[in-house]
Parts: sequence; structure tokens; C-alpha cells
Amino acid sequence: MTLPAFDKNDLNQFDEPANLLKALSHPIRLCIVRGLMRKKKCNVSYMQECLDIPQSTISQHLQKLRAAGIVTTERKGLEVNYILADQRIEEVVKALFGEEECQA
Amino acid sequence: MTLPAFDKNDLNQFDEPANLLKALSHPIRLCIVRGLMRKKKCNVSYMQECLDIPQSTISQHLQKLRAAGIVTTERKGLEVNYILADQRIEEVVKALFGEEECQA
DNA sequence: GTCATATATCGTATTATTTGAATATAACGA
DNA sequence: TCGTTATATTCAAATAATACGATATATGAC
Repeated sequence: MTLPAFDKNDLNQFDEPANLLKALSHPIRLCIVRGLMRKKKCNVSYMQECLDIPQSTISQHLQKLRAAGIVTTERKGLEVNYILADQRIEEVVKALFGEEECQA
Repeated sequence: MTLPAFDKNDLNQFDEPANLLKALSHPIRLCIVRGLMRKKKCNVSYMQECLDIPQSTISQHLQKLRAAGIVTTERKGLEVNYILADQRIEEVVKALFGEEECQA
């Protein structure tokens, strides 16, 4: 009968969204996600070259995004392409960067 | 003349938004922010009681939100009320939880 | 002033994240 | 098969985040 704005019984309900945000909350990963919103599909070495960071570093960030369900992959020969997988994340990033768009 | 989707020169541009997300990406802090979106204004002991966590723990989470500019405070006697301070964060949280609202 | 209450900060042990070199795997071509 | 390229994983060291008891500060009542 209380319906409080805060409730410890709801706390675990925040675990999943908090994990999503945690996976996003690193400059490199945020940059990757933002880039994928524009480029739609991108392989690892292209990102690595643009961002000028070691291969293992970028690969680990990508695995973290993948583990969070934020991206998926598509292999094409030697290359692996990364693609955004979660619409919700796109909305979060748009909100974060203040895209104004709202055609109801 | 390249205008790439990824660029190491832009990387530092992601530091601030990534820090904002990092401040949000903890279940307790997300719960607090979500609660403040509903309750508008809340003092520490109310949150502490609802969430049933030690006083120093909640206070530290609140300081982290405050340092990130996500909340501000208003003292009223012995109590300190917390209030959301960043519209962008509200939009992010709405997007994260999938509020549908878009009256253009 | 003292006392009680509300909140903030400190100290620190524990756990998690980040980095990059080294190594492993996967796919292709010769 | 071997060699090459693209990507993933392992490992270790450094750094950062978390939790919470103990302590400090701030305000108000008396």
C-alpha cells in the first residue's frame, strides 16, 4: 500500500540496466557505439586504425560490448564486422548527446 | 577531409559523457536517480531507510552523483534534500527504461 | 554552552576494471 | 600442407570502485 519512489525490493531490478550503462561508460566504448550508429557496420582493424590503440585493447572493449548485448558480429572472411544490436542503447546515446528528434 | 565515423582526435570528446554514464551505472545510484525523477526531492534518511543500506554507503553514492553534476542539494534544517540537476540525465534514464513519450 | 539528529568524510580491505604485450585461434590463399 | 592476415584470449601489473565502520561536521533545541 506504500508505493514508495525508492524500494529495496526493486533494487535488483536495476542490476541489468546498470550493467548496460557500465558497459557503455568508457570513452573508447562510447566512441565505438557512436561510430556504429553512423557507420552501421565496421570491422576491427578499421576502428583500431582510426582510434590508434593497440589491437588487444580494442578487442577487449569490443568483447565487453558484445557480452553486454550492445553489439553483435558478422564474420566476412578474415574480418569480423561489428553491428549495433540494441535499439535501447541507441536511444540512450542519442539522449546523452542531445539529438533532438521526436516525430511521434 | 575524411570525416570518419571513428577518430582518435574525438576520443577526448567522449570523456565527459562517459563519466556521466559511469556515475549512473550502479544499481543503487540508478535507483536513486529514478526515484528522484518520481519524487522530485528527497532527503538522505528517507532513501537510506527505503533502500536499507548503511548511511555512509548511501552518502557516498550521493556524493558521486553530486560530483558528476547529476544532482544538487538543498538544506532544510537538519536534512539535506537531493534534487535532479541534469535534464540530459533524465532523458537518458527514460530512454534506458523505455518511456514512450514524444509529443513533438 | 551541551545534547541529539542528519549528513559527510576518512580509513582501509576487498573486488573490479583497464592496459598492452604475448600468445592463441580462425580464415584464406598458394 | 605452410604462410599470412584479422581477431580473440591470456596474463600480469596498475589503477579505480565499492562497502562499511569509525569519526567528523552541521544544525537545531534547550
